[in-house]
Amino acid sequence: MPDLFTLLNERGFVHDATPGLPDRLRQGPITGYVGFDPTADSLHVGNLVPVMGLAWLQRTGGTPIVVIGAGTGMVGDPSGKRGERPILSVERIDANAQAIRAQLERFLSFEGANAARMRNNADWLRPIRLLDFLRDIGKHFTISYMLQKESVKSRMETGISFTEFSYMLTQAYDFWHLFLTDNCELQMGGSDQWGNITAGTELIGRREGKSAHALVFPLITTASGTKFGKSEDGNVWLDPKKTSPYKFYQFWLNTDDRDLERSLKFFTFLSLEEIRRVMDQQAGDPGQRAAHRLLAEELTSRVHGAETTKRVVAASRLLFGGQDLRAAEATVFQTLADEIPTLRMARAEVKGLPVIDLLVKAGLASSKSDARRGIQGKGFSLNAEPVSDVDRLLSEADLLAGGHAMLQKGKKNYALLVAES
RNA sequence: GGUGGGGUGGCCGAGUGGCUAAUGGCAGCAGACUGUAAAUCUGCCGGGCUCUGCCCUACGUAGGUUCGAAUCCUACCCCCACCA
Repeated sequence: MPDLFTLLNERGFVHDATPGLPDRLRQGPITGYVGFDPTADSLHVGNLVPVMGLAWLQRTGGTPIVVIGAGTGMVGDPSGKRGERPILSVERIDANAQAIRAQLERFLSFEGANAARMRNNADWLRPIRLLDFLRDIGKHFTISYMLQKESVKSRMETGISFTEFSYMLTQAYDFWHLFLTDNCELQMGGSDQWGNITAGTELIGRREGKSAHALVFPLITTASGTKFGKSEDGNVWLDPKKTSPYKFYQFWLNTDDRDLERSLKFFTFLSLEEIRRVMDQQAGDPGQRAAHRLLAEELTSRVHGAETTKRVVAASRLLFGGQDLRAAEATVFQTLADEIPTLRMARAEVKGLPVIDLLVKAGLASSKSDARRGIQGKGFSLNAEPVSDVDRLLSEADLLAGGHAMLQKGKKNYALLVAES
């Protein structure tokens, strides 16, 4: 296996790195960390690049450390255009950290010789006294050094508070602290973290006379220019309660062709050889969407497990595979009910119900007006047939396989009606 | 602190008394074409309803003038530029 730097570089993870890093890695595995925000109880796909960075670090023999930024979260990072951070209770943060850890276990091993570690920077940042901080940390930084940082420079015009200005020092303190306690020599993060991370390597250099390293990942943008990791419902989460496995699978399956190769390199552990092979297949017959399927199945089974993936793939085939709904059996609908929003109603209530009301109840339309507009624009289907009449009522003939009806908004939004006797 | 400019729908940005729920662009949703792509074309796009129509809410905030205001007046709040 190549060393970490070579590997990450081949896969497109390296936006920038300190010059000494490749040499250091040739000498052997390293301990490295990435900081995560504890503001949510789940990771989302936007967090996966740093997660994969840590995973590769571990797979090349290194020891990954996950830092929960409960301490730094209290002051706010000026990097990026982030607004005020919400202040969370200690219990909340602990619960979030636990949930995030469980998700990370899909990517990192928390056991064995180079087990992943988890740290909360509030543990060491909270007890610091101001005067100690000024003497031990502040001494090592000149104002001009800090002013040169992009995160500060870009804010000089619009204004930056002292708190945010000094943020880089608290993050530098993290790195320094981990260098001492865990022999952590590398910090990774998004490219906007470059200034904060190098402040850490600077501090370690000055205080300890030793070198530490930085590696930052590129910012991911999609080919179509939208923000990566967002769907119409907002973030795509790893938590199945926030984003259903079906939606998760669909998210990856709908990857823009132009982003496929890069996504396979970023988000899967497939070898470059395997990726090249599936990309060749993709190029030969794009309609087959072999690379999409591989990407989506890899991610879904890693996050949600093989069993769930099987179900989700089956559900997708039913919805998109062109299978005749009228021929489908009740068990097929029951499978679907686990994957798509399902509305259960009494059979008596269903008969004669305006389709407009049904669409609202099923959540596919936000109001009756919305449903009407949608029908007029040919946007809704009932059992795969476009609804053309705004005043259409539901009848017995619409209930398939003993009481099921498939509602559809466009091609990708489904809801299932189950009429119960 | 002084002077000037400005705050319009998710965002950008027109509009300076009635024809304005407000031109245009972006984003979003849907249709056609496709591969559950991309590009392109088309429709919708403040909200609700008993929908060839009706009713709410809306142009920083609060008042005022007027038959009628995003547009005029007053006060206040906020933002930007230049000067100090």
